[in-house]
Amino acid sequence: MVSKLNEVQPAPEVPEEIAGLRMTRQRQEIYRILIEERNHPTANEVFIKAKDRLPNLSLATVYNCLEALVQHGVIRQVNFERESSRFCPNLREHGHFHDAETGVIHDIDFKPGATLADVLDLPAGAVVEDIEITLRGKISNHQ
Amino acid sequence: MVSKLNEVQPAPEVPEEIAGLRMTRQRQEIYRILIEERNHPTANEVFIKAKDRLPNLSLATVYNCLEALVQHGVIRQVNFERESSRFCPNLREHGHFHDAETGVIHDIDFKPGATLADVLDLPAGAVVEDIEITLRGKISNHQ
DNA sequence: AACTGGAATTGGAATAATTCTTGATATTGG
DNA sequence: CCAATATCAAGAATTATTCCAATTCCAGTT
Repeated sequence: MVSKLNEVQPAPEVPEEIAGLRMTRQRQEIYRILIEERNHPTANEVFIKAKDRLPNLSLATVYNCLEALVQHGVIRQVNFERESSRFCPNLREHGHFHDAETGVIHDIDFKPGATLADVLDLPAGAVVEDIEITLRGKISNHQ
Repeated sequence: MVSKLNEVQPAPEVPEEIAGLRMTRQRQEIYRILIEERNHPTANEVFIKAKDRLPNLSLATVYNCLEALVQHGVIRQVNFERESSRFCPNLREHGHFHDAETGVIHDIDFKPGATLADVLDLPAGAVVEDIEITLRGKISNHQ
């Protein structure tokens, strides 16, 4: 049985549909890049990587796909200062530590059982729908 | 004694110099707007307010002044998602709660003695230089 | 009070990330 | 298969912000 020319197989671990979102070739490829690399790429970085497999992909499509994935809760959008948005497939509630020296962004988990409400003085009746925690600094290797 | 036409007095509580930064008329006015209103305005909102007293102020100057104030640690720059930056004269370490229904941004203090390190699992050797905590949600008035 | 060097301000042009628009393509349900 | 709908591509448009060049202002000196 002969495959049609453009029928490159999508990575097997990406299903046909996620969270009610139809996973087109473009969305699959973009999602695959995020889960394989896990280095919080920008839309443009995703675009460059994805072009290897989808040569006539458009940057606008990358933006569309990333937005669709964010809307459906499949990935998260992360912002550092006013830089380009970055995208992250880690759905656990977590923060980010931006190492200013290396540029590396580390996911920071909560200590088991701990929540932000433990340390913050939230106003009465506050219902928190979304949290963004970003730390900037460096990793010192002094003991 | 007659004042010259453009000699509107700056608010008296703003000193000549803050943190080594020369406080020009423009910087004074911009800083005054921030401490009087405390509603986290954008550069453009500051611009509109400041025009009342400085009719030939330029938006570029507002950006310059805000940047100078931020660099000298007199105010803080706060970002919500990809919206325009907002500016905040509250120098205590604090987070922000963005009420999605009213648009109001509340400063959120830490509980006395609490720090982020109490709840986050920071990597070994991490030296945190800056923290940004932004919450989005609503204030429910149910008991 | 004029002079001077450096800093600040202005206004407009430039930039960069993102969104929008339009027409083409693909996919799904009937 | 056909119609309706969703998605995609390419480029134009938008928006916040930065850059730039030309003036203006200011502090210190004479």
